[in-house]
Amino acid sequence: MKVSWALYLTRRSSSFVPSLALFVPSQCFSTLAFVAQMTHWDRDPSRLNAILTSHTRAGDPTATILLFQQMHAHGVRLDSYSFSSALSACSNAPALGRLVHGLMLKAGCSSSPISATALLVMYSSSGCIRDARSVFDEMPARDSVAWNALLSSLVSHGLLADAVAAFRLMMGDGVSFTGSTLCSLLKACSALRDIRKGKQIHAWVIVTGSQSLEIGTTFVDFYSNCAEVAAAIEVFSSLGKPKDCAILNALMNVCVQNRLFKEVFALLVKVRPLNCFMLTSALSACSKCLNLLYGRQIHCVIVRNGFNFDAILCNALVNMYSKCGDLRAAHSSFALIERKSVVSWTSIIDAYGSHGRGCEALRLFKMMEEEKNSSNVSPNAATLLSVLTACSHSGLVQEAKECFFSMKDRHDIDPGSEHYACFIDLLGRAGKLEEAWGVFCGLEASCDKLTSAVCVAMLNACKFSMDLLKGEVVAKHLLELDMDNPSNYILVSNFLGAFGRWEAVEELRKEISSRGLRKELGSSQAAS
DNA sequence: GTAGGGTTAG
Repeated sequence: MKVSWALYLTRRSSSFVPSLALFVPSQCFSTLAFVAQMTHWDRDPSRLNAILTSHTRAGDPTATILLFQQMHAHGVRLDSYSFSSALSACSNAPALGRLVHGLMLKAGCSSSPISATALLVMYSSSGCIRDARSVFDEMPARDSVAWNALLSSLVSHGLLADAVAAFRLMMGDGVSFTGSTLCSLLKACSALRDIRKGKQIHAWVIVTGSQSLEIGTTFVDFYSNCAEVAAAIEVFSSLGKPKDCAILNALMNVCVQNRLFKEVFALLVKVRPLNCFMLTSALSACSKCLNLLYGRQIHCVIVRNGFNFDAILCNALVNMYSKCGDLRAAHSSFALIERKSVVSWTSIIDAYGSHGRGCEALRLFKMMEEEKNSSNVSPNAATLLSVLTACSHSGLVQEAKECFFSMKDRHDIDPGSEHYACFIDLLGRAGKLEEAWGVFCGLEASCDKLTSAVCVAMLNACKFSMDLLKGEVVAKHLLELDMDNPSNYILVSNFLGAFGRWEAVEELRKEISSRGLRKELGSSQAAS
């Protein structure tokens, strides 16, 4: 717990006010002056807290912080409600949040469940899940709201098993659960693809009659993620009217994820008013079914409605144009994004890479690195995979090597199995079998990274360079790793066939049929 | 003070 650090910060600054002012954007100084002019301070904390809360509800963190700062400067007694509002305004500013935390400790408000829960949420939404967990562990008493806040934090950080374990502890503590608990739990089941557990929760909701639009929406999402389209639609229909936009968006996602494109576009025509969420999903559908015509029309709708400032929607636009083959439109959509996120950069790097424009992709990656300090956006594992893929498509071996071997030092990212697979594939295609083999052998010790994708890449490299001995080693690994996948047998059998090892091929074929493995039919679902 | 819907990843 970094409590001591938070305290240190507040002690160091002789007054809390100047250190807070550092976080106020310069354009807000007029507001600051305005607040300073308020001479008639109503010293009743409850009335001021009400104003704080209204700023928070209006989604104006700057106003919340400014008022909080003024309250502190004027000696208004800060209570757990003041802190909870201030903390919720710090959700993306952990440094500021720690200052407020320090002040909270000094004011003796840290043990109140209200402010402690707000603290937990602040740390969690700033990405500091360990601190959030510590806050929870140190709470003297935990009500259902605190447990729910912990559960949703764990789920949003992908700590799914921890969330399920926390739910068990919650039950053990005799705390009764609420709709929020079920939503978080179901999200965990959805991400874990645990259909059984999800269905148990569903049965429980039906039996106790605790169905609501919120829980129903989570169920639609859950069944959609588990590819249970019929169940998702049944939940949707069972909810009756009125439906709100969130559940319509969830239904839209059911159609997109399960490639029901006609239904996607039918919904798009029917539902009014349209919102950013729905248009983002619709663009994702256009990317999947390569429908540039519809994509362009949706772009027009976006501009007409003034939605072109929504960051995620713009990323979807870049992706749609790229997937549908219009690289120029992808680039101009990217250029118009005001605050480019790691997803925006990854999308455009991937766009150039998949169009065979590796050098431009690298140039953009360089630009991203150069802007890192000013934009505060760093590449992630997906970005680096896009860079490697771009090199692979354009045969940029040297550049790929530089990128791959500097991942850890320059970006603090450990290459995952997908990076290894891509890199080995690239080396293999360039005929650099020994180098690929070196990378592959380095992986043999770490079983979590030696995936079938890595073996497939290595086997292809062996085939490309006609190296039977190495290939046999890899084939053995591959068939051990993923015994039930018929395509692996076919791959190995094609590899052996390339060397005329027909008796071994025949043996494999016999094994495929004796084990009842059948290759799934390929499908190409075109746009409707 | 907690809860439902969106983008990228050969």
